[in-house]
Amino acid sequence: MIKITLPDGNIKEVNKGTTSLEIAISISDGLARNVLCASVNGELWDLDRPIHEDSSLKLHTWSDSEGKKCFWHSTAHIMAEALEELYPGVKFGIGPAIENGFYYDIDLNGKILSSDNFSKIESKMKELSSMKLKFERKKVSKKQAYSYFEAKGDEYKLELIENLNEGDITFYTQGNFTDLCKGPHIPSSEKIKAIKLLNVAGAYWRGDENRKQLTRIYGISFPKQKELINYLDFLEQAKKRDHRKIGKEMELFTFSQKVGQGLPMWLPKGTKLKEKLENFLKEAQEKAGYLPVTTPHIGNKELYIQSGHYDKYGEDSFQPIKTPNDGEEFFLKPMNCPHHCEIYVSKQYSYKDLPIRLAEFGTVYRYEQSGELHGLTRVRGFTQDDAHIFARPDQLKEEFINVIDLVLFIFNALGFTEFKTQISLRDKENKEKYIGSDDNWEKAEQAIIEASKEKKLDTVVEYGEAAFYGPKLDFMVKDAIGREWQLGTIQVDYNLPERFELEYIGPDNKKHRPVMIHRAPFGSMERFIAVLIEHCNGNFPIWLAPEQFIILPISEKYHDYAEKVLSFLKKYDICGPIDRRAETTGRKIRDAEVSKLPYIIIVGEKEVERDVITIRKHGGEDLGSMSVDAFKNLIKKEIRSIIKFNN
RNA sequence: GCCGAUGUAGCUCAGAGGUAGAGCGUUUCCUUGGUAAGGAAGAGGUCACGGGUUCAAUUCCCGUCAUUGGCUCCA
Repeated sequence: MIKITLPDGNIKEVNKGTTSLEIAISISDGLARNVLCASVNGELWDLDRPIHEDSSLKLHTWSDSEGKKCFWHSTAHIMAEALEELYPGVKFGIGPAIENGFYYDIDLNGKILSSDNFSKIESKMKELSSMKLKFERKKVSKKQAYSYFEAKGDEYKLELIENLNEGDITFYTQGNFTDLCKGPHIPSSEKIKAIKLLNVAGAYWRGDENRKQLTRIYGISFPKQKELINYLDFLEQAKKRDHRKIGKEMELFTFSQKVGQGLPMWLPKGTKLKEKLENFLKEAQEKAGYLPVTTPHIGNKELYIQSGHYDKYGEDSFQPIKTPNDGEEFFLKPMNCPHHCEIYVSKQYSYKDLPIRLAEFGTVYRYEQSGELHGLTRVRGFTQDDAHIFARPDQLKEEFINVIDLVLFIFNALGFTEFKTQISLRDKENKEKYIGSDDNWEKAEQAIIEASKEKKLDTVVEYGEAAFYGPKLDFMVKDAIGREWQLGTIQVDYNLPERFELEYIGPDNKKHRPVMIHRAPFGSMERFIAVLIEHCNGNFPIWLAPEQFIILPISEKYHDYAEKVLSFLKKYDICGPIDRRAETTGRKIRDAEVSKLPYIIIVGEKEVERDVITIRKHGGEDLGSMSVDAFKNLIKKEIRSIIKFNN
């Protein structure tokens, strides 16, 4: 007999050689039906693998990520089998489960596969999965493995085998398909009830752009048809919220081929939104002791040689602008920090003056590869809500806390209630990769860790993810439909103070080097607005909405009254249009709802008589009639209700 | 940059080797209305751009540009 310890601490005595599935059956029928794979002493196992010694056991179902991963990975094998039947000679790269589904990289020997082929592959997969195929595990020697794939002519698998250790190699076979795989797999293919292939893309073998590009097919599968429908619905929702679509519909921004790809242009309404956001942050920053500065859009090549950016990016970036006579070279600025460093050196500072916090909504230009551009989230010209804090090393932690406070305030005000942070530290094994003294790094890393702890941030620490010039703290928010976005960042920099020879006079009357913090709570205005649009589905909070209302006169007779209402509200910086079309009220209401205006003001005979307006909120709530002044107060109150920083 | 897909009216899209269509929007007229689509008529397109095949190309082929799904990269 052996002892099996379950996650709840219960210990089961079973015969040696009992499988996880048998244990699941002994616990409950439901569990036996739903279990997909198991962790035996922390290692993922198939359910039919006999257990020979005392072990801890955790059974995985669809409700945990191990279960899902196992399920999706098994579906990838089914897809591979289907592909092999449909396209004989196809070679396989890797086919893992991912966060949402799975993919398989395949080499079709030059044959092109597009989404038009999906339904054929899906039907074949469904046919295979309904055959109740078992995934059978088999230990093989390196030599056996090698000769199997050599016979098949699959050089990708051969390459994978080369990197495996003798004794660790297993094959899995289901139906007519055998794959190199460490498993585990679900007990039977029949559990896969719903399959959807999602898209096809090119992917370099082993992520190396110098190697062959394979065809990657993405898909997802579920144990119930209903779950697939829900998932497809989620994708549909996400599509409806797409900032590119809403941006067009609400006339926020546009692109022009003639202006250039990746160069967004803000339309009047989008500009209004962007300005409101900027003003909101400016106000908060002013209270937090930032000093606004303004710098030019270009900088001399020398500046970037000194900053080190020229060396690193000069060749792969936008090429310099040359002056006609003196042969001077200027670059569009790809970041604001070198300019800000030069502002810092324009004056001498005492240790008592620090920290100096220079803030600028600086528009920068970066050459991004054409395939990487995407709406407002990935562009070639964008405005950073940038600031650089020049501080004494002993002020690092306090400054970090201040910046974290500011970021949290902003997230809170904008309704991003769920977020995570990541601390990126040095790779302790390769310290030579980084600039700055060991001591300084140690201090900076501690400062970030302690500041995050004090602010009780939900933090992941990643070693080796720091930039070469300093550690950083990144913020990831979760939007209204559960997607994660990376936004703000706070980075310590030891490199630029060094390169620009930044100094302050210490209490010892000697020169000391300050440390720099780069920080951008939004990251870029463009990207942030894109996230905000998708988060609130275009229904901006009233204080950000480009227009707060629309006035709907019941008929032409009330246009004058509508004008009167409008000009009153305008005085209080509350704005919106009048719908003067000769349409029915029902029609005007519908159009107003579709255009996401926060308030609908209706004026007709009743209103004119009593000198009031009737208010309907976006979404249908009826607020009844009130005086224009009362409405103004209502809006003002709602706008004021956003939390003020440091108030 | 690489692989795949796409590019037709302001927007969303249909279409065929014989130089184009729908819905929405817009314009004009009728209707003067009370909480999610009133009616009628009209305007609007070098079918992304450049080549090629063809009697004929917007349609087929090639190239370019842009958009898009990924890959790679990201100060």
